[in-house]
Amino acid sequence: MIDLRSLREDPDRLRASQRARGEDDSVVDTLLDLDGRRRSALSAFETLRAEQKTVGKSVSRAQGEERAELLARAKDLAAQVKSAEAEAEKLGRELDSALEGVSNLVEEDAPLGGEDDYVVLAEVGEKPSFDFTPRDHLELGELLGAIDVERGAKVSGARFFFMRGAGARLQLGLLNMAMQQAIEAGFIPMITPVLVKPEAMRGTGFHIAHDKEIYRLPEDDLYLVGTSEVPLAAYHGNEILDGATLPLRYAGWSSCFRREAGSYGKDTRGIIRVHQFDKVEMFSYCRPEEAREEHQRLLDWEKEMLAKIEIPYRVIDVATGDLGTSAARKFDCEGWIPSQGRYRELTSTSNCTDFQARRLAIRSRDKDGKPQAVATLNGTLATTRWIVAILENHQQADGSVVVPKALRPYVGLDVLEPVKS
RNA sequence: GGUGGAGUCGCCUAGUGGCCGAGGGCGCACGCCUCGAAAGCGUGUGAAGGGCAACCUUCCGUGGGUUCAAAUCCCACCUCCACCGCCA
Repeated sequence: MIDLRSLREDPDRLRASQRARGEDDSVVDTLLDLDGRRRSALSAFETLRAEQKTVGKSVSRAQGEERAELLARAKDLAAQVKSAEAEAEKLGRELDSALEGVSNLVEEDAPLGGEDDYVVLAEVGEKPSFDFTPRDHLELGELLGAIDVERGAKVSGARFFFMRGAGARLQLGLLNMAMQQAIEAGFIPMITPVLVKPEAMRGTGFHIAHDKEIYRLPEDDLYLVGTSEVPLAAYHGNEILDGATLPLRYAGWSSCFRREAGSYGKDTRGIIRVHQFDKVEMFSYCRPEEAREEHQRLLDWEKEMLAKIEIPYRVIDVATGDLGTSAARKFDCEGWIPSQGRYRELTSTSNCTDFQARRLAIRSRDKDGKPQAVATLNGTLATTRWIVAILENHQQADGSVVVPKALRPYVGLDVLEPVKS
Protein backbone atom coordinates (compact mmCIF):
# COMPACT_ATOMS: atom_id res chain seq x y z
CA MET A 1 0.00 0.00 0.00
CA ILE A 2 1.16 3.46 -0.91
CA ASP A 3 1.65 5.96 1.90
CA LEU A 4 -1.09 8.58 1.65
CA ARG A 5 0.90 11.28 3.39
CA SER A 6 3.79 11.11 0.99
CA LEU A 7 1.29 10.94 -1.84
CA ARG A 8 -0.17 14.28 -0.70
CA GLU A 9 3.29 15.79 -0.53
CA ASP A 10 4.56 14.50 -3.84
CA PRO A 11 1.84 13.19 -6.15
CA ASP A 12 4.10 13.47 -9.20
CA ARG A 13 6.29 10.72 -7.88
CA LEU A 14 3.40 8.23 -8.04
CA ARG A 15 2.35 9.54 -11.45
CA ALA A 16 5.83 8.86 -12.79
CA SER A 17 5.91 5.42 -11.20
CA GLN A 18 2.53 4.51 -12.65
CA ARG A 19 3.66 5.54 -16.11
CA ALA A 20 6.88 3.56 -15.75
CA ARG A 21 4.80 0.49 -14.97
CA GLY A 22 2.51 1.16 -17.89
CA GLU A 23 -0.36 1.68 -15.49
CA ASP A 24 -2.96 4.40 -15.24
CA ASP A 25 -1.63 7.62 -13.64
CA SER A 26 -5.04 9.27 -13.33
CA VAL A 27 -5.56 7.14 -10.24
CA VAL A 28 -3.46 9.78 -8.46
CA ASP A 29 -6.18 12.38 -8.92
CA THR A 30 -8.84 9.90 -7.84
CA LEU A 31 -6.87 9.18 -4.68
CA LEU A 32 -6.25 12.83 -3.85
CA ASP A 33 -9.91 13.65 -4.36
CA LEU A 34 -11.16 10.74 -2.25
CA ASP A 35 -8.60 11.47 0.44
CA GLY A 36 -9.67 15.10 0.70
CA ARG A 37 -13.34 14.24 0.84
CA ARG A 38 -12.78 11.51 3.38
CA ARG A 39 -10.82 13.79 5.66
CA SER A 40 -13.49 16.45 5.70
CA ALA A 41 -16.21 13.86 6.22
CA LEU A 42 -14.19 12.40 9.06
CA SER A 43 -13.70 15.74 10.71
CA ALA A 44 -17.43 16.48 10.38
CA PHE A 45 -18.22 13.19 12.04
CA GLU A 46 -15.68 13.75 14.82
CA THR A 47 -17.10 17.17 15.67
CA LEU A 48 -20.63 15.79 15.87
CA ARG A 49 -19.49 12.83 17.89
CA ALA A 50 -17.72 15.04 20.43
CA GLU A 51 -20.89 17.09 20.82
CA GLN A 52 -22.99 13.98 21.18
CA LYS A 53 -20.78 12.75 24.00
CA THR A 54 -21.04 16.04 25.86
CA VAL A 55 -24.81 16.20 25.51
CA GLY A 56 -25.17 12.54 26.40
CA LYS A 57 -23.34 13.11 29.65
CA SER A 58 -25.47 16.06 30.61
CA VAL A 59 -28.58 13.92 30.06
CA SER A 60 -27.61 11.72 32.96
CA ARG A 61 -27.26 14.70 35.25
CA ALA A 62 -30.40 16.63 34.19
CA GLN A 63 -33.84 16.36 35.72
CA GLY A 64 -37.43 16.86 34.58
CA GLU A 65 -38.12 19.17 31.70
CA GLU A 66 -34.48 19.97 31.07
CA ARG A 67 -33.80 16.29 30.76
CA ALA A 68 -36.54 15.80 28.22
CA GLU A 69 -35.18 18.66 26.19
CA LEU A 70 -31.64 17.35 26.25
CA LEU A 71 -32.87 13.92 25.39
CA ALA A 72 -34.59 15.23 22.30
CA ARG A 73 -31.43 17.03 21.26
CA ALA A 74 -29.33 13.95 21.90
CA LYS A 75 -31.68 11.86 19.81
CA ASP A 76 -31.33 14.29 16.96
CA LEU A 77 -27.56 14.30 17.31
CA ALA A 78 -27.45 10.52 17.35
CA ALA A 79 -29.09 10.44 13.94
CA GLN A 80 -26.68 13.03 12.58
CA VAL A 81 -23.68 11.19 13.98
CA LYS A 82 -24.90 7.99 12.42
CA SER A 83 -25.16 9.45 8.94
CA ALA A 84 -21.90 11.42 9.24
CA GLU A 85 -20.11 8.27 10.31
CA ALA A 86 -21.65 6.28 7.48
CA GLU A 87 -20.48 8.90 5.00
CA ALA A 88 -16.93 8.91 6.35
CA GLU A 89 -16.84 5.11 6.31
CA LYS A 90 -18.17 4.95 2.79
CA LEU A 91 -15.46 7.32 1.58
CA GLY A 92 -12.91 5.37 3.59
CA ARG A 93 -13.89 2.16 1.84
CA GLU A 94 -13.75 3.83 -1.57
CA LEU A 95 -10.32 5.19 -0.77
CA ASP A 96 -9.12 1.81 0.45
CA SER A 97 -10.28 -0.02 -2.61
CA ALA A 98 -8.72 2.60 -4.89
CA LEU A 99 -5.54 2.32 -2.87
CA GLU A 100 -5.50 -1.45 -3.07
CA GLY A 101 -5.36 -1.27 -6.83
CA VAL A 102 -2.18 0.82 -6.82
CA SER A 103 1.16 -0.94 -7.19
CA ASN A 104 4.30 -0.02 -5.30
CA LEU A 105 6.45 2.92 -6.32
CA VAL A 106 9.24 1.71 -8.55
CA GLU A 107 12.87 2.33 -7.67
CA GLU A 108 14.22 5.26 -9.70
CA ASP A 109 17.05 3.38 -11.37
CA ALA A 110 15.07 0.33 -12.42
CA PRO A 111 15.15 -0.01 -16.21
CA LEU A 112 12.09 1.41 -17.95
CA GLY A 113 10.00 -0.71 -20.24
CA GLY A 114 8.28 -4.08 -20.52
CA GLU A 115 9.13 -7.75 -20.32
CA ASP A 116 11.89 -7.56 -22.93
CA ASP A 117 13.50 -4.39 -21.64
CA TYR A 118 15.48 -5.99 -18.84
CA VAL A 119 19.14 -5.12 -18.44
CA VAL A 120 21.69 -7.91 -18.17
CA LEU A 121 23.87 -7.17 -15.16
CA ALA A 122 26.18 -10.16 -15.34
CA GLU A 123 26.83 -13.43 -17.09
CA VAL A 124 28.50 -16.08 -15.00
CA GLY A 125 30.03 -19.39 -16.02
CA GLU A 126 30.65 -21.02 -19.34
CA LYS A 127 27.97 -22.69 -21.36
CA PRO A 128 28.73 -26.40 -21.76
CA SER A 129 29.54 -27.79 -25.16
CA PHE A 130 28.63 -31.41 -25.77
CA ASP A 131 30.28 -33.79 -28.23
CA PHE A 132 26.97 -35.65 -28.41
CA THR A 133 23.39 -34.55 -28.86
CA PRO A 134 22.28 -33.36 -25.43
CA ARG A 135 18.99 -34.64 -24.08
CA ASP A 136 16.44 -32.38 -22.51
CA HIS A 137 15.62 -32.63 -18.82
CA LEU A 138 12.52 -34.76 -19.30
CA GLU A 139 14.28 -37.33 -21.42
CA LEU A 140 17.05 -37.45 -18.84
CA GLY A 141 14.58 -37.57 -15.98
CA GLU A 142 12.79 -40.53 -17.51
CA LEU A 143 16.03 -42.29 -18.32
CA LEU A 144 17.13 -41.89 -14.71
CA GLY A 145 13.74 -42.91 -13.36
CA ALA A 146 13.73 -39.51 -11.69
CA ILE A 147 10.74 -37.70 -13.14
CA ASP A 148 7.37 -39.21 -14.02
CA VAL A 149 5.05 -36.75 -15.73
CA GLU A 150 2.90 -39.41 -17.34
CA ARG A 151 1.66 -40.76 -14.06
CA GLY A 152 1.50 -37.21 -12.71
CA ALA A 153 -1.03 -36.49 -15.43
CA LYS A 154 -2.86 -39.73 -14.75
CA VAL A 155 -3.26 -38.96 -11.06
CA SER A 156 -3.62 -35.18 -11.01
CA GLY A 157 -3.74 -33.88 -14.58
CA ALA A 158 -1.49 -31.88 -16.85
CA ARG A 159 1.45 -30.03 -15.27
CA PHE A 160 1.65 -32.44 -12.36
CA PHE A 161 4.45 -34.93 -11.92
CA PHE A 162 6.09 -37.34 -9.54
CA MET A 163 9.66 -36.95 -8.41
CA ARG A 164 10.93 -40.45 -7.82
CA GLY A 165 14.17 -42.21 -6.99
CA ALA A 166 17.20 -40.13 -7.89
CA GLY A 167 14.90 -37.23 -8.73
CA ALA A 168 13.37 -37.19 -5.27
CA ARG A 169 16.84 -37.49 -3.75
CA LEU A 170 18.11 -34.66 -5.92
CA GLN A 171 15.27 -32.35 -4.91
CA LEU A 172 15.54 -33.14 -1.21
CA GLY A 173 19.32 -32.70 -1.38
CA LEU A 174 19.09 -29.43 -3.26
CA LEU A 175 16.55 -27.90 -0.92
CA ASN A 176 18.42 -29.16 2.12
CA MET A 177 21.58 -27.56 0.81
CA ALA A 178 19.67 -24.30 0.38
CA MET A 179 18.32 -24.53 3.92
CA GLN A 180 21.78 -25.26 5.26
CA GLN A 181 23.27 -22.26 3.50
CA ALA A 182 20.50 -20.05 4.85
CA ILE A 183 20.92 -21.34 8.39
CA GLU A 184 24.66 -20.71 8.25
CA ALA A 185 23.95 -17.16 7.08
CA GLY A 186 21.79 -16.63 10.13
CA PHE A 187 18.34 -17.19 8.67
CA ILE A 188 15.66 -18.75 10.83
CA PRO A 189 14.47 -21.89 9.03
CA MET A 190 10.72 -22.17 8.61
CA ILE A 191 8.26 -24.68 7.26
CA THR A 192 5.16 -22.65 6.56
CA PRO A 193 1.46 -23.22 6.07
CA VAL A 194 0.56 -23.41 2.39
CA LEU A 195 -3.08 -22.46 2.92
CA VAL A 196 -3.61 -18.88 4.04
CA LYS A 197 -6.42 -16.47 4.79
CA PRO A 198 -7.44 -13.81 2.27
CA GLU A 199 -5.83 -11.03 4.30
CA ALA A 200 -2.45 -12.76 4.11
CA MET A 201 -2.78 -13.02 0.36
CA ARG A 202 -3.98 -9.45 -0.05
CA GLY A 203 -1.43 -8.10 2.38
CA THR A 204 1.40 -9.60 0.37
CA GLY A 205 0.09 -7.88 -2.74
CA PHE A 206 -1.94 -10.51 -4.52
CA HIS A 207 -5.36 -9.69 -5.88
CA ILE A 208 -7.58 -12.49 -4.76
CA ALA A 209 -10.50 -11.53 -6.94
CA HIS A 210 -8.63 -11.19 -10.25
CA ASP A 211 -5.47 -13.21 -9.96
CA LYS A 212 -5.84 -16.25 -12.18
CA GLU A 213 -2.79 -17.89 -10.63
CA ILE A 214 -4.32 -18.55 -7.24
CA TYR A 215 -5.96 -21.80 -6.22
CA ARG A 216 -8.94 -21.10 -3.98
CA LEU A 217 -10.82 -23.12 -1.42
CA PRO A 218 -14.04 -21.08 -1.28
CA GLU A 219 -15.69 -23.41 1.19
CA ASP A 220 -13.10 -22.44 3.78
CA ASP A 221 -12.11 -19.02 2.41
CA LEU A 222 -8.52 -20.20 2.20
CA TYR A 223 -5.97 -19.82 -0.58
CA LEU A 224 -3.08 -22.02 -1.68
CA VAL A 225 0.13 -20.02 -1.74
CA GLY A 226 2.21 -19.69 -4.88
CA THR A 227 5.25 -19.00 -2.68
CA SER A 228 6.10 -19.07 1.01
CA GLU A 229 6.67 -15.33 0.70
CA VAL A 230 2.98 -15.04 1.57
CA PRO A 231 2.98 -16.80 4.95
CA LEU A 232 6.42 -15.37 5.77
CA ALA A 233 5.24 -11.82 5.10
CA ALA A 234 2.02 -12.27 7.03
CA TYR A 235 3.90 -13.98 9.87
CA HIS A 236 4.61 -10.69 11.63
CA GLY A 237 1.38 -8.99 10.58
CA ASN A 238 0.01 -6.48 13.11
CA GLU A 239 3.22 -6.51 15.09
CA ILE A 240 5.73 -3.89 16.11
CA LEU A 241 9.12 -5.52 15.74
CA ASP A 242 12.02 -4.80 18.05
CA GLY A 243 14.39 -2.69 15.97
CA ALA A 244 17.39 -4.45 17.47
CA THR A 245 16.34 -7.72 15.79
CA LEU A 246 16.43 -6.22 12.29
CA PRO A 247 17.23 -7.36 9.72
CA LEU A 248 15.09 -10.35 10.62
CA ARG A 249 15.63 -13.14 8.11
CA TYR A 250 13.63 -16.30 7.51
CA ALA A 251 14.17 -19.15 5.11
CA GLY A 252 10.87 -20.83 4.26
CA TRP A 253 10.48 -24.27 2.77
CA SER A 254 7.12 -24.95 1.22
CA SER A 255 5.29 -26.44 -1.67
CA CYS A 256 4.01 -23.77 -4.03
CA PHE A 257 0.84 -23.92 -6.09
CA ARG A 258 0.10 -22.06 -9.29
CA ARG A 259 -2.84 -22.46 -11.63
CA GLU A 260 -0.83 -21.38 -14.67
CA ALA A 261 -4.03 -20.24 -16.34
CA GLY A 262 -3.28 -18.45 -19.57
CA SER A 263 -0.03 -20.31 -20.10
CA TYR A 264 -1.63 -23.02 -22.24
CA GLY A 265 0.83 -24.26 -24.79
CA LYS A 266 3.79 -22.67 -23.00
CA ASP A 267 6.40 -24.96 -21.48
CA THR A 268 4.11 -27.94 -21.75
CA ARG A 269 7.00 -30.38 -21.73
CA GLY A 270 8.63 -31.47 -18.52
CA ILE A 271 8.67 -29.65 -15.23
CA ILE A 272 9.61 -26.11 -16.22
CA ARG A 273 6.12 -24.82 -15.60
CA VAL A 274 4.01 -26.88 -13.22
CA HIS A 275 1.10 -26.49 -10.83
CA GLN A 276 3.01 -27.63 -7.78
CA PHE A 277 6.66 -27.40 -6.89
CA ASP A 278 8.87 -26.94 -3.86
CA LYS A 279 10.91 -23.92 -2.99
CA VAL A 280 13.23 -22.51 -0.36
CA GLU A 281 12.59 -18.80 -0.13
CA MET A 282 14.51 -16.12 1.73
CA PHE A 283 12.44 -13.45 3.40
CA SER A 284 13.82 -10.40 5.15
CA TYR A 285 12.36 -7.68 7.31
CA CYS A 286 14.64 -4.66 7.58
CA ARG A 287 14.73 -0.91 8.06
CA PRO A 288 13.50 0.96 4.98
CA GLU A 289 16.79 2.82 4.66
CA GLU A 290 18.68 -0.49 4.51
CA ALA A 291 16.44 -2.18 1.98
CA ARG A 292 18.61 -1.60 -1.07
CA GLU A 293 21.69 -3.06 0.58
CA GLU A 294 19.65 -5.98 1.84
CA HIS A 295 18.41 -6.55 -1.68
CA GLN A 296 22.00 -6.90 -2.88
CA ARG A 297 22.72 -9.33 -0.06
CA LEU A 298 19.80 -11.53 -1.07
CA LEU A 299 21.07 -11.48 -4.65
CA ASP A 300 24.52 -12.49 -3.40
CA TRP A 301 23.09 -15.44 -1.51
CA GLU A 302 21.28 -16.54 -4.65
CA LYS A 303 24.53 -16.37 -6.61
CA GLU A 304 26.26 -18.37 -3.90
CA MET A 305 23.68 -21.14 -4.34
CA LEU A 306 23.92 -21.04 -8.11
CA ALA A 307 27.69 -21.35 -7.88
CA LYS A 308 27.24 -24.55 -5.90
CA ILE A 309 25.30 -26.26 -8.66
CA GLU A 310 27.92 -25.19 -11.22
CA ILE A 311 25.71 -24.01 -14.03
CA PRO A 312 26.04 -20.93 -16.25
CA TYR A 313 23.61 -18.17 -15.47
CA ARG A 314 22.99 -14.50 -15.95
CA VAL A 315 21.56 -11.80 -13.71
CA ILE A 316 18.94 -9.45 -15.08
CA ASP A 317 17.51 -6.21 -13.76
CA VAL A 318 13.79 -6.58 -14.48
CA ALA A 319 12.14 -3.61 -16.21
CA THR A 320 9.50 -1.50 -14.50
CA GLY A 321 6.63 -2.81 -16.62
CA ASP A 322 7.38 -6.39 -15.60
CA LEU A 323 7.50 -5.88 -11.83
CA GLY A 324 4.94 -7.45 -9.54
CA THR A 325 2.46 -5.33 -7.64
CA SER A 326 4.60 -5.16 -4.50
CA ALA A 327 8.06 -4.94 -6.01
CA ALA A 328 9.96 -1.67 -6.35
CA ARG A 329 12.92 -3.46 -7.95
CA LYS A 330 13.52 -7.02 -9.03
CA PHE A 331 16.58 -9.03 -10.02
CA ASP A 332 16.24 -12.44 -11.62
CA CYS A 333 18.94 -15.06 -12.02
CA GLU A 334 18.40 -17.15 -15.10
CA GLY A 335 20.05 -20.50 -15.61
CA TRP A 336 21.28 -21.77 -18.94
CA ILE A 337 19.09 -24.54 -20.39
CA PRO A 338 21.06 -26.31 -23.13
CA SER A 339 18.08 -28.02 -24.76
CA GLN A 340 16.35 -24.67 -25.23
CA GLY A 341 19.49 -22.69 -26.01
CA ARG A 342 18.38 -19.94 -23.67
CA TYR A 343 18.29 -18.75 -20.10
CA ARG A 344 15.32 -19.52 -17.85
CA GLU A 345 14.41 -17.96 -14.53
CA LEU A 346 15.77 -19.83 -11.53
CA THR A 347 15.63 -17.14 -8.87
CA SER A 348 13.89 -13.87 -8.36
CA THR A 349 14.52 -11.34 -5.64
CA SER A 350 12.27 -8.36 -4.99
CA ASN A 351 12.59 -5.30 -2.82
CA CYS A 352 9.05 -4.55 -1.73
CA THR A 353 10.12 -1.55 0.38
CA ASP A 354 7.38 -0.73 2.90
CA PHE A 355 4.53 -1.67 0.54
CA GLN A 356 3.68 -5.07 2.01
CA ALA A 357 4.50 -3.99 5.55
CA ARG A 358 2.03 -1.14 5.35
CA ARG A 359 -0.72 -3.47 4.16
CA LEU A 360 0.10 -6.03 6.81
CA ALA A 361 0.81 -3.47 9.56
CA ILE A 362 4.35 -4.62 10.29
CA ARG A 363 6.30 -1.86 11.97
CA SER A 364 9.32 -1.13 14.09
CA ARG A 365 10.32 1.98 15.96
CA ASP A 366 12.31 4.71 14.29
CA LYS A 367 14.90 6.89 15.99
CA ASP A 368 12.20 8.90 17.75
CA GLY A 369 10.46 5.78 18.98
CA LYS A 370 7.57 6.20 16.58
CA PRO A 371 6.24 3.14 14.77
CA GLN A 372 7.21 3.04 11.13
CA ALA A 373 6.51 0.41 8.46
CA VAL A 374 9.51 -1.88 7.88
CA ALA A 375 10.77 -2.96 4.47
CA THR A 376 10.27 -6.51 3.25
CA LEU A 377 12.31 -8.38 0.68
CA ASN A 378 12.25 -11.85 -0.74
CA GLY A 379 14.45 -14.04 -2.88
CA THR A 380 14.63 -17.59 -4.16
CA LEU A 381 17.29 -19.97 -2.86
CA ALA A 382 16.27 -23.10 -4.74
CA THR A 383 13.29 -24.63 -6.47
CA THR A 384 12.26 -27.81 -8.19
CA ARG A 385 12.96 -26.06 -11.49
CA TRP A 386 16.67 -25.97 -10.68
CA ILE A 387 16.69 -29.70 -11.33
CA VAL A 388 16.06 -28.95 -15.01
CA ALA A 389 19.28 -26.93 -15.16
CA ILE A 390 21.26 -29.44 -13.12
CA LEU A 391 20.25 -32.43 -15.22
CA GLU A 392 20.80 -30.73 -18.56
CA ASN A 393 24.09 -29.00 -17.80
CA HIS A 394 25.72 -31.99 -16.11
CA GLN A 395 24.56 -34.75 -18.43
CA GLN A 396 26.94 -37.19 -20.09
CA ALA A 397 26.71 -39.07 -23.36
CA ASP A 398 25.25 -42.21 -21.79
CA GLY A 399 22.44 -40.26 -20.15
CA SER A 400 24.01 -40.28 -16.71
CA VAL A 401 24.26 -37.04 -14.79
CA VAL A 402 27.18 -35.90 -12.66
CA VAL A 403 26.02 -34.45 -9.37
CA PRO A 404 27.72 -31.09 -8.64
CA LYS A 405 30.33 -31.52 -5.92
CA ALA A 406 28.71 -29.32 -3.33
CA LEU A 407 25.47 -31.21 -3.71
CA ARG A 408 26.90 -34.71 -3.34
CA PRO A 409 26.80 -34.91 0.45
CA TYR A 410 23.16 -33.87 0.37
CA VAL A 411 22.12 -36.25 -2.39
CA GLY A 412 24.31 -39.16 -1.36
CA LEU A 413 25.27 -39.92 -4.97
CA ASP A 414 28.12 -38.71 -7.21
CA VAL A 415 26.49 -39.72 -10.46
CA LEU A 416 22.89 -40.43 -11.35
CA GLU A 417 22.80 -43.52 -13.54
CA PRO A 418 20.13 -44.45 -16.08
CA VAL A 419 17.80 -47.13 -14.84
CA LYS A 420 16.94 -48.20 -18.41
CA SER A 421 18.55 -47.62 -21.76
C1' G B 1 -18.62 -32.07 14.62
C1' G B 2 -20.78 -31.58 20.03
C1' U B 3 -20.74 -29.38 25.07
C1' G B 4 -18.71 -25.94 28.53
C1' G B 5 -15.28 -21.83 29.74
C1' A B 6 -12.37 -17.67 28.27
C1' G B 7 -10.63 -13.34 25.06
C1' U B 8 -9.50 -5.62 28.47
C1' C B 9 -3.45 -0.64 26.96
C1' G B 10 4.02 -5.43 26.51
C1' C B 11 2.45 -9.21 30.70
C1' C B 12 -1.23 -10.07 34.90
C1' U B 13 -5.71 -8.13 36.22
C1' A B 14 -10.26 -4.55 38.00
C1' G B 15 -14.50 -3.53 35.60
C1' U B 16 -22.66 -6.20 35.02
C1' G B 17 -25.43 0.71 30.80
C1' G B 18 -23.56 7.28 32.08
C1' C B 19 -18.41 8.57 38.02
C1' C B 20 -14.23 4.06 32.08
C1' G B 21 -12.17 9.78 26.95
C1' A B 22 -10.56 2.16 31.08
C1' G B 23 -8.38 1.68 37.50
C1' G B 24 -4.39 -1.31 39.86
C1' G B 25 0.07 -4.46 39.78
C1' C B 26 4.38 -6.17 37.01
C1' G B 27 7.73 -4.68 33.42
C1' C B 28 10.05 -0.47 31.12
C1' A B 29 11.97 4.88 30.96
C1' C B 30 13.40 9.20 33.58
C1' G B 31 14.15 11.69 38.26
C1' C B 32 15.07 11.79 43.74
C1' C B 33 17.86 9.12 47.37
C1' U B 34 23.11 6.59 47.13
C1' C B 35 30.25 6.51 46.60
C1' G B 36 27.64 2.95 43.27
C1' A B 37 23.60 -0.37 43.19
C1' A B 38 19.20 -2.64 45.30
C1' A B 39 15.03 -1.23 47.98
C1' G B 40 11.98 2.97 48.60
C1' C B 41 9.62 7.43 46.67
C1' G B 42 7.93 10.46 42.47
C1' U B 43 6.75 11.14 37.26
C1' G B 44 5.77 8.99 32.78
C1' U B 45 4.49 4.76 29.91
C1' G B 46 -0.46 1.54 23.61
C1' A B 47 -2.03 2.08 18.42
C1' A B 48 -4.47 4.63 14.18
C1' G B 49 -6.37 9.11 12.03
C1' G B 50 -7.23 14.58 11.83
C1' G B 51 -5.29 19.66 13.05
C1' C B 52 0.06 18.73 13.25
C1' A B 53 0.07 23.31 18.86
C1' A B 54 -3.25 22.92 22.75
C1' C B 55 -6.74 19.36 21.44
C1' C B 56 -10.30 16.02 19.09
C1' U B 57 -11.96 11.18 17.20
C1' U B 58 -11.56 5.79 16.84
C1' C B 59 -9.88 1.03 18.96
C1' C B 60 -11.67 -3.26 25.51
C1' G B 61 -11.11 -10.70 19.95
C1' U B 62 -14.00 -9.35 14.93
C1' G B 63 -18.56 -7.75 12.69
C1' G B 64 -23.60 -6.32 13.32
C1' G B 65 -27.67 -4.64 16.66
C1' U B 66 -30.42 -2.23 21.01
C1' U B 67 -29.93 2.80 23.48
C1' C B 68 -29.69 9.80 24.03
C1' A B 69 -25.33 6.83 25.98
C1' A B 70 -22.11 0.08 25.44
C1' A B 71 -15.82 -2.83 27.77
C1' U B 72 -20.62 -3.57 30.21
C1' C B 73 -27.06 -5.79 27.08
C1' C B 74 -28.48 -8.88 22.36
C1' C B 75 -26.96 -11.73 17.76
C1' A B 76 -23.32 -13.92 14.53
C1' C B 77 -18.42 -15.18 13.75
C1' C B 78 -13.08 -15.96 15.05
C1' U B 79 -9.27 -17.68 18.32
C1' C B 80 -7.64 -20.24 22.69
C1' C B 81 -8.51 -23.89 26.77
C1' A B 82 -11.11 -28.37 28.68
C1' C B 83 -13.96 -32.70 27.82
C1' C B 84 -16.60 -35.93 24.19
C1' G B 85 -16.99 -37.91 19.10
C1' C B 86 -14.40 -38.85 14.46
C1' C B 87 -9.70 -39.29 12.06
C1' A B 88 -4.05 -39.43 9.26
